[in-house]
Amino acid sequence: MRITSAELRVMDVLWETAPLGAAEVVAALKDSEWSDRTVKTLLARLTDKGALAAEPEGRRYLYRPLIAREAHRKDAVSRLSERLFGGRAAPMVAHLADGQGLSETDLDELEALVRTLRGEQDR
Amino acid sequence: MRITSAELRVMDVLWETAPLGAAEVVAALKDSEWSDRTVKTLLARLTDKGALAAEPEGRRYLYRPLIAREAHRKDAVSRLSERLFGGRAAPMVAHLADGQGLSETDLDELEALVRTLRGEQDR
DNA sequence: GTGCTTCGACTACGCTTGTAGTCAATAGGA
DNA sequence: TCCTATTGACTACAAGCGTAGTCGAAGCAC
Repeated sequence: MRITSAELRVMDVLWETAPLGAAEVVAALKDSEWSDRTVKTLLARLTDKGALAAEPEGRRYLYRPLIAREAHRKDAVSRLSERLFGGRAAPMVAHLADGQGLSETDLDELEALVRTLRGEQDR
Repeated sequence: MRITSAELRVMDVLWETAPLGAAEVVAALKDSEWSDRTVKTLLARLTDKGALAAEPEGRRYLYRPLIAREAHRKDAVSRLSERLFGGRAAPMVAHLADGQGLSETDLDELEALVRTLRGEQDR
């Protein structure tokens, strides 16, 4: 299931706080310059796709994500990695590094990550 | 400049070998199930966008990439990382790892990469 | 030299995406 | 009780995209 970039902003709101009514999602996106109609359309499309559940509450719906943020991230990352690098991770990281300069903290995290992964592999 | 996924397959051919005439690109993509018309359209669109140069050679054109594969990769990766992770690299790598299991070699490369980056930072 | 093949140019067309408008029902306030 | 504001449903519409068809020119086979 592909989530477009406009849709992603809506999902981001609901991944932060859920469930929310449409009006609250609109409010959370008020600096987006989108009309409330636009946000409603996105909510409807996401519901159609099965990315959101809409449960009636009074005369409105409460929206709640059906797919996890992490699942979506993983999906998007591996799709890109597949498309661009045939699924190899390392060259992808190299680009990240090159692109925006990893902080000291990032490097620490990466190193820790590598260690963890090696550990798992030895198991 | 955004390169769509169909277009990317054409670019991939020309990143491997360039310049090529349309017929050769079509041949290289013969297992793609695309009609030659489709490939020609993609070549035309890419030329329009400025991603390819088309220089006349006899009664046909020779196509050649105007943007580097690496530049495109970097662009695509950092766009995704921006959209999904606010530009943080480490969580992205974690997803790669989680997604498809990095090989021993990948881990070696990653480790080497981290060392290189630290080196650069100290300079 | 006349017809077939091949080339690029132009056109098509349905689906997705971003962005939003209209409309009927309904809840809530005067 | 009637008006208004809000809600979701439906509709719109242009640009981008995937996929491909038509057409006229030009080279090649014979």
